[in-house]
Amino acid sequence: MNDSVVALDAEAKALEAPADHKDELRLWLRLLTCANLVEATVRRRLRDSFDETLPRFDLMAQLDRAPDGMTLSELAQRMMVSNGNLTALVERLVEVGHLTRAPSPSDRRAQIVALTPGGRRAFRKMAGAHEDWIADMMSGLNAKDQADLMRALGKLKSSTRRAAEKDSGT
Amino acid sequence: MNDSVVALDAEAKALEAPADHKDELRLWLRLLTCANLVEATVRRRLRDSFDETLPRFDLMAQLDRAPDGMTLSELAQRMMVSNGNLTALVERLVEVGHLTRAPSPSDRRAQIVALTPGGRRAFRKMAGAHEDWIADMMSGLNAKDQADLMRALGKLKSSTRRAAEKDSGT
DNA sequence: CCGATATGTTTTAAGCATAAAATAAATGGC
DNA sequence: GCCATTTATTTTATGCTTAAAACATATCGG
Repeated sequence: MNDSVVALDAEAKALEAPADHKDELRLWLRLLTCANLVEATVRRRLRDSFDETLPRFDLMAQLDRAPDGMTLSELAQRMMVSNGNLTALVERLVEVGHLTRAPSPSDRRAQIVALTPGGRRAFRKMAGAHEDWIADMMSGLNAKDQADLMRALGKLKSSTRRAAEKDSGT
Repeated sequence: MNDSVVALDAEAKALEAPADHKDELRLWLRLLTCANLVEATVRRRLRDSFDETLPRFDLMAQLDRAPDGMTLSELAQRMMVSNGNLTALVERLVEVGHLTRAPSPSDRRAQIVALTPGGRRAFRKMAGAHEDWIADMMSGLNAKDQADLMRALGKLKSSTRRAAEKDSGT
């Protein structure tokens, strides 16, 4: 009899009570805190050491791997930012001589941006420091920690993409 | 003899070549991508479903756990944002009736902000949806994945704090 | 009590980010 | 060849974020 009461209670709970997802919430908050801590440190050090901002660093990082440059749209897609965002960012980097911006020979709507030799030099210097900063911040993780993180984050990435796609297509 | 040559080479490498930290870099980029994906989804859904922004949601989340409210400084510290950031944010939420802002009885410099009953109601409704969204995005992770993540991120948090503190005090 | 110092808040200037509207050019179907 | 649609980019309006300066008030040591 108690069994049935318990069973009813459990069933009632499952039907009425919203599922509890506090653990997932805590996990998300911890992930966000970590990302923000690392990012804030990188921003501060980029500013203090090189008088540079993270968005500009990120932009140059994408172009460093594309010797012939790329269009603004392609760049926006790789950086996962909006197109409009790039206009001012690129403008600034062209001004200081780190970037060139030229019309595409094959499409008169498109502009192709690329690093100048000086821009590439400046980026490589920052990238070296950046890599050391990241490694330092991660020095508290052993090989297994890193492998666990990499694996679980890979799954989270897919899972989140899948969930986000429900909103409105790809 | 070869040994000595190899040893010299290895030593030379250790001295000249910068240590390689590509794995840590990749891990950081994956972590950042995950955080950005989740955050972008939450922002979009908060906007679409409740016409609300993430910073305002975060602010209300802090106040929801403080029945008597708190000072702006305390709020800024808990939210890990600058004091100046809050001025406009709070102003907006007071305007729409979600928050009260009253001078502290014990300190004439300080203001105490708190949720109004309506603000709390509005927040709770959003928080329920928010929790489901997060759980959905994490549904691709099994219990071990979540435990691994939680543990490794805990270590990353400490490690990053330690590294960041080298910059200038606490 | 008073001045030095610390703390709480707001203001300012600058930059980043987005969505949506506006252009401009390319492409595809007929 | 021409029109509808798509794609590349810029502009606009709005909001978040910070660091630094400016105030106001508090606190502490003498």
